[in-house]
Amino acid sequence: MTKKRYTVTSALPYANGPLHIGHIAGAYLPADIYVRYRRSKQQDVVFICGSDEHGAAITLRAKKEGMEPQEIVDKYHNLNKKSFADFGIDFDVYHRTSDPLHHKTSQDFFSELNSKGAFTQKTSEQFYDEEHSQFLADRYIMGTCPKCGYDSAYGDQCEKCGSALSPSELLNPKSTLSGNEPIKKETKHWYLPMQDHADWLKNWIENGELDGEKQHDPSQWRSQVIGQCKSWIDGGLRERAMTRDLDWGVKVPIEGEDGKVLYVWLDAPIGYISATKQWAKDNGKEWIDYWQNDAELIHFIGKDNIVFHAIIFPILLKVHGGFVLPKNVPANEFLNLEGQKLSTSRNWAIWLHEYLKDFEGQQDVLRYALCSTAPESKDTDFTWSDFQTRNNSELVGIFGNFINRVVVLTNKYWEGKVPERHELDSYDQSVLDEMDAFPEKIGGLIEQYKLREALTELMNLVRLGNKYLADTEPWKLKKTDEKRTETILNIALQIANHLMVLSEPFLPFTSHKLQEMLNVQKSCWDKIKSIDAAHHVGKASLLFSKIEDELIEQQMAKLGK
RNA sequence: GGCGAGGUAGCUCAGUUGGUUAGAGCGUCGGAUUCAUAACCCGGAGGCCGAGAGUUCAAAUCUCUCCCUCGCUACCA
Repeated sequence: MTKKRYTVTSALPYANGPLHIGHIAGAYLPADIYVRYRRSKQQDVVFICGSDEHGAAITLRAKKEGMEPQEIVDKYHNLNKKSFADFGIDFDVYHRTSDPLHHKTSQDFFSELNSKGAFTQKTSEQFYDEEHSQFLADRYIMGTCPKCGYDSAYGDQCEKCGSALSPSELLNPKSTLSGNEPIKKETKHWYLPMQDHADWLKNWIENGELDGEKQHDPSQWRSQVIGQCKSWIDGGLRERAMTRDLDWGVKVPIEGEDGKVLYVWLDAPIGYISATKQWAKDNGKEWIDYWQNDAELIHFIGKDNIVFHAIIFPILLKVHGGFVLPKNVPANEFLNLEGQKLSTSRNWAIWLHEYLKDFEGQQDVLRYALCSTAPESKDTDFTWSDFQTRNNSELVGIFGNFINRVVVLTNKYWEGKVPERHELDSYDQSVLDEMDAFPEKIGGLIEQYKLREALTELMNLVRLGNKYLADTEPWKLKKTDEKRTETILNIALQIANHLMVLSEPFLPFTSHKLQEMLNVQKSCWDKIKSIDAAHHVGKASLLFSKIEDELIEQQMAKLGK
């Protein structure tokens, strides 16, 4: 039996813009919490991410800004990589798809599939922009919607009436590159006949079985994931082109096929694999150990990415052979902002790099607010007012306050020396029992991807601490019963120490501060060491500070500008 | 249009397989307290569970119709 390994991925962000809180709440923060928890249990986990740097959108943007595609992706790769690091999203590797290692990995993957006869080749007519000598995706053709008359409908969809369109239906079709009317031109592509895989996919999705073996428990998969996959499978899978006519991407590794690149789904997800290779190389590991046998592959994504991670990528992995399929794809729904959808073009967003500047040192406040209202089962709403309230009444009022009162009392009564624990009464014992149950309770919820509820339980441990102090009133007993006071504070300090360990996945910066304040070592999640009597804790300092109305008003004023 | 996921307290959200008075946090109101960042602790009020119909002894939960939000709709990534 090999040691259990966990391979956790977050969707590769597209490197044509900065990150906002919607991205964070959906795919990065939940994964980071999950991974930090596994690490805290000293399990073998690798956390994979990187920039997705290919595709037409990047070439278009480059053209518009008079830059090279590589300059665009360099800019956002570096910005996003730094934002993640500063925010405490602690990837083991943040790779990029423009790296040669990735190109080779993707090409080898394609060649292997091709040699196994996984693709069919087909020639078809596609729209083409003569001035730019480029084939056009439906998305890059605009025209008048035949249904509602809206004059800026896309070739695949009208934004106004929501109808699904095909570019040939558009009236007055125009290329978004040149503005000219596109012509039709023949081109050859490699197609993946997904319908050939419908049977095993259905059994895998619905029953968690593959090749007669139980792979996962479908009841642990979210309803939106299973629902959407079934919808696709039951509606009849079709073939899908796996190559594109473009010069910015991973070249199709076949001689004489210039100007063709691999489609994003033979490119970006394989980025998870190439990133693992890079990490393994840098850390003296075997990358394949994290992709086969009983390795657990877990993809954290947003709901827009479900079929790609739960249908297309699994097909590719299975046909290639030698890989595990995902154990779970905990897709999140979307986060709204002040009741409206996030929008880059309207600047209706909170940009991570701006938050980090405006709220320096307060990463954990946003982590807390986003996890508290994470869109785990439905779209949720982030408001600045909620953010402020969660900080001021929950983090400052409940969490920070508990730690402060414990550390202040210890310093005031015993100059920071941890008092001894004497005889326990039944209430002490029940509080300790409750405390001891939290690692398993919170951990179990994290393993079920119920991070919001897990965070609620963390706060319940803080509440237990506050209530214990309120009920026992050590500040009154100090004059009459020194021993009793010592026992109470000893127990309160154990709770604080538990909080140091259990808060780490959610609030890593706070956990670190708390560790320094208590002057203790990190403990393993399920073997938390108690703080010994006579140990010295440091002076009290505030874990969180109040956020005033003015700051919130400033942030509100930035929206939509 | 088709399909998927949602619509539950003022706000943000939980509610397994139908089963006593529908839950939590925040907010609000009242009380208690002072070790603590006027914080903590205790208690109360507050809900026709999107609308309507049906099945059932019993529906937030199952069925049907309708309304609203979001996603997917196969060449956006």
